[in-house]
Amino acid sequence: MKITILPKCKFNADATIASQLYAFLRRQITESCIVPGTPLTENELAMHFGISRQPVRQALMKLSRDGLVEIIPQRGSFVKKISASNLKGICFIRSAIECSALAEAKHMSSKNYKQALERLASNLKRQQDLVDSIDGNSSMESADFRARYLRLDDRFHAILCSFSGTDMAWETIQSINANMDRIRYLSLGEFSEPEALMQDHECIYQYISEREIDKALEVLRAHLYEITSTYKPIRRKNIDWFMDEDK
Amino acid sequence: MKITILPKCKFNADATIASQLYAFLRRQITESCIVPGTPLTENELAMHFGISRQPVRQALMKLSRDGLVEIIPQRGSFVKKISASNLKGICFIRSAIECSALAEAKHMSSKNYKQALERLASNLKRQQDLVDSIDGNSSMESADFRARYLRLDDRFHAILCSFSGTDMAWETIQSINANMDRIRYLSLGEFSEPEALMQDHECIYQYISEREIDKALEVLRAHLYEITSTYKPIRRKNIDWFMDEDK
DNA sequence: ACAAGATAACTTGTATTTTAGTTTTGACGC
DNA sequence: GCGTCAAAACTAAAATACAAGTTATCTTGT
Repeated sequence: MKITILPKCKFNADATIASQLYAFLRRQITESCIVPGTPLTENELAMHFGISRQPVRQALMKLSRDGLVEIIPQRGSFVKKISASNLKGICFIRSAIECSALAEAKHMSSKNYKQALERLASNLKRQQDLVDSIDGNSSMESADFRARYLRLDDRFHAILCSFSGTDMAWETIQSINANMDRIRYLSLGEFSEPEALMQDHECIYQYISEREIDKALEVLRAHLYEITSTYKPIRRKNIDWFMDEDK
Repeated sequence: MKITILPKCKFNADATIASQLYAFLRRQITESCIVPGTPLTENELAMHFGISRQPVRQALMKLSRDGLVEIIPQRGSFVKKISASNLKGICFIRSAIECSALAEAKHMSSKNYKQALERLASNLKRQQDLVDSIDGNSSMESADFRARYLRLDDRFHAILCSFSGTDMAWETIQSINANMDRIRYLSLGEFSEPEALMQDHECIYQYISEREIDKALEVLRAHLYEITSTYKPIRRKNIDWFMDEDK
């Protein structure tokens, strides 16, 4: 029995066991509660949660599709280590999709444009409120703050994607972004300040509101690649969570 | 028993049953051998192939992730109908990723550049040879020709994606492209001529070889959206394979 | 004839058992 | 002491069995 970290938890009743376990494990992995390299044995998980191995298998399959778990046939399933080349790939795809989406703003009707601007503004306010709220009583490194801020950050970028006019933009990013989420979570509050991120967001919003899309695109692209600068210190701190191949 | 189309087939021995069934079904669906709306009952498939429901479930789950199958809990699994908005989304993502990839060619070392050019040229020659080979004895509408040509077409675009320097570009496209493959298959030889596609390919290659990346990008983007022009006639011909929402 | 409710015939979801493949370990021969 | 081979102890894959939800049909009461 290697996993004792996992708290016994009551699942939400109105979903399949498999999807609940998937959501739970995904969160545990992205928040590094379960560290890379950890074996996720079907039997162990099934016994731990008092469920059968069937839904466990299903959950592991989904996680493997997300790139968070590696299933080796007849051997076992393991939490994947983070790979630099994978992160580079994710950055590339994200900026390709997200920048293309934002570029579509050029051809948007002014009514929809205005609506989107309002949603961005409202989101930015919530980000500001959240950051302002951490004064003494709650820490910026707290798991709760990190999760909340990242949710708002996601929402901001989702709105940008909505400029594309298709839901697939954000959906596709979500489906490849799992490993980036791990880095985002690790870096927030420690190697990257939410204030800096928010400044980027504000700047992007400003340019969009001035219909200076090309300038907004420039800032957005840089913003999306900024996370790579935090890669090295994080890796240094937790060398065994990363794959050997560097570069 | 509704599915009688499926031929009894010997699976390749060196893979799990689930993955073999997945590959088989995916092909059958993308080639429209199994038409949209067909119910894929777990029991039926299991009995038909003489296997248990377990690997069938696994295969269906993968197909649902590809967007080819819809699993409705406690009701059944069905081959998804084709949706116009989904196709639009795929086009958007594809051109976002593929054009960004090609754009990276601008910053490529001349050695790698030359290698990529050679691979493109070799691929184009194979495309030409294949098209030339259909004179009388084999038809352009034959399933074999379609599959072969589309494989070469895929390869061409995969090479373009390799300009990005990350495997994720082509991988991501593959993971969202399943529904587009159905349209490509239906349109080839009937509503779109391989000669026209090849002409685009040649043109893109030409521009790349002249280092006129921006011009190549323009042609590539148009090429990727060309498929949408074949959507309407295909839909007219098989109206019940498509979703009602016609946006 | 019609509407409402029970029921039977489906479906997938979950649990349990069996099978088959990998790896490790320990014993045996060299 | 060392290399090899075999068996045991693991793993996931697949088969089987059961539970639970959904839908359509049929009955029954009005």
